[in-house]
Amino acid sequence: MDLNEHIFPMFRCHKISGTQDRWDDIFSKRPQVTIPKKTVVLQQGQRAEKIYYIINGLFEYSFTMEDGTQGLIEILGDGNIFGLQPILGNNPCPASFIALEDSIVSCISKNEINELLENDPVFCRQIIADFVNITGGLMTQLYLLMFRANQRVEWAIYMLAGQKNRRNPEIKDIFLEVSQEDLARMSRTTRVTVTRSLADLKQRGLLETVYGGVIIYDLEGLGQTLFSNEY
DNA sequence: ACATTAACAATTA
DNA sequence: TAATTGTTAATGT
Repeated sequence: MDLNEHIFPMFRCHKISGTQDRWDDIFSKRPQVTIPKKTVVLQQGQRAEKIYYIINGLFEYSFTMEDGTQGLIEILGDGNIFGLQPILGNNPCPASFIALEDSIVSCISKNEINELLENDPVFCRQIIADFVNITGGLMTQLYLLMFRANQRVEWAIYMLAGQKNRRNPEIKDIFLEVSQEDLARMSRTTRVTVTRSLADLKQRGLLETVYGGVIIYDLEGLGQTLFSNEY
């Protein structure tokens, strides 16, 4: 665990490729659904009846406030689950889950979850662990309030690339298929600022911009840049 | 100093 | 053609 992990704990990324947890068991025998890019799977304010599991894909978890400003909470990737709060808290979704690429997911109903809670102590342990991670994610949110616009851009790219890297650690040049417009929305800033931040990072040889995307050359360097910034 | 808004040209799918 | 990028100038906090 490096220094970045202490300051910017990527709670939802902790699961190591190849390791199994209770969710993997549960979802290994279930039907899979393909979700096209940009699909809103759970909408902020909406009630939900299912918990979702990402078999292969990338999702943003973000909210919109009354005045229209948006905020990125987390980036979710392979092996992550979402939709816990609306099921177990019996609340509307506090934020939206949006597919950032064509993704494969599986889901489980509220009734089946309740069944597992009654009969499966291993599952109970698992779900508590997941809630702890979600709480940790909120701590990260608080930390992000101190960030300036260009740092939020760096953060968004770092999270996106981190999930991709976790899926495929041997790929050195990480291609993020995300427009600067979308990055601006996720980072709660403007496209001008995104373009400027990217140009700065490009100058340092950390990444390259292409039409409709970003290619990360140095994920570790990006993390170091984020970490070494002063507030 | 840092960021946003509005505008515009150039590039790409 | 529509989407996207890159850039500038003026303005706001």
